[in-house]
Amino acid sequence: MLSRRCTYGLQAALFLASQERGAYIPIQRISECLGLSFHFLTKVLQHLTHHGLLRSLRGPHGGVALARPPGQITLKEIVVAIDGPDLFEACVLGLPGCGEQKPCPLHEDWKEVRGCLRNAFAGTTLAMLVAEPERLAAWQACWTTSPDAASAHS
Amino acid sequence: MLSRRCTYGLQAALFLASQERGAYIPIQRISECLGLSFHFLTKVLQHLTHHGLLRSLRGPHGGVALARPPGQITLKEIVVAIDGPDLFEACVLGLPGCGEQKPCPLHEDWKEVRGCLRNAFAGTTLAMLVAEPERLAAWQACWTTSPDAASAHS
DNA sequence: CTGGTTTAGGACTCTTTTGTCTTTATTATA
DNA sequence: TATAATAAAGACAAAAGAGTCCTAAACCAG
Ligand code: SF4
Ligand code: SF4
Repeated sequence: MLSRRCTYGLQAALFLASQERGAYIPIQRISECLGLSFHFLTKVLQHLTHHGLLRSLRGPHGGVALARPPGQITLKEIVVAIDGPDLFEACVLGLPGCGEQKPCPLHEDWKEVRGCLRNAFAGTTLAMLVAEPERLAAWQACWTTSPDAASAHS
Repeated sequence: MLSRRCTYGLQAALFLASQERGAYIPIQRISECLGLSFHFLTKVLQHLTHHGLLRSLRGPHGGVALARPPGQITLKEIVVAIDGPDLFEACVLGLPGCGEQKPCPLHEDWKEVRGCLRNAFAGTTLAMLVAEPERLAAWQACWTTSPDAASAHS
């Protein structure tokens, strides 16, 4: 459904949304907390930076941060930036030369499902996922429990 | 969203559903009508045969046919046979060790979307897509118009 | 039994995705 | 200015997906 890169991007974005607003977080730390490959995550986040969804800063105290308030970033934006708009436009049968004019028998039904999908992603912002204390706690529980992340950073 | 193999399988199944009930259709003919690679389609349909969704017969007048009446075959069965159940069970974030007990902030919302998706595929049979004359016509228009398929078979 | 037709099965190539590693450019701080 | 920290960029390897092709096995008709 979603590519791996995309899920990593979403995880990282959600992580940033749950941190202090506007703070630059090193990718190293994100990758450790979420248990992802540092180098691979770097690639994904570079991509998001190019698309203007993240800001980045090199050097000491550098890292990445959300480019906009988390209330203004939808999940759909992130998915589209990484995987492209296919998920929200593609179709089940993938027939050549079909469409509204020449719809296959599934067209109408599928359009509905696709709309459902699109609404879910477009109608959810990062802020919505960390606003309620219980949701935030649930999210943090997903990564704060990773054992090796607790090792001190000298 | 769906793998290529999966869309090919769905197209072929729909094609068979629109043919005479129980008749064996050569894969060669299916591939020509739908404009798909014969060898690749063969692989996909072999897979469906192994999963008991198709019957097959070698030799002259052989081919493949639906193993059950099209009214008893859902799109979900075909998708699961080819792509596996991931689409209907997988999740957006793909966190390790999460689930009902330790849900991420998206879990509930996502479950809803996934249910929508599952209902659409599980609630649609092949017969439903070719029962209404207009739908059948729409479907046939998708492939009967391929120009080279009209060339006589000597 | 013989020969042509059709699926079955596997080897193989090409492309995309995933992941690793190394080097370079930029920044803050001492 | 020197040093350490950090993202940026690109080369490279490994794995999965897509697609091609060839041979074998089954089947029917004569
Ligand atoms: S008609 Fe619509 S649903 Fe059918 S194959 Fe084309 S785009 Fe997909
Ligand atoms: S809690 Fe649910 S939605 Fe969240 S990552 Fe796990 S399975 Fe996916």
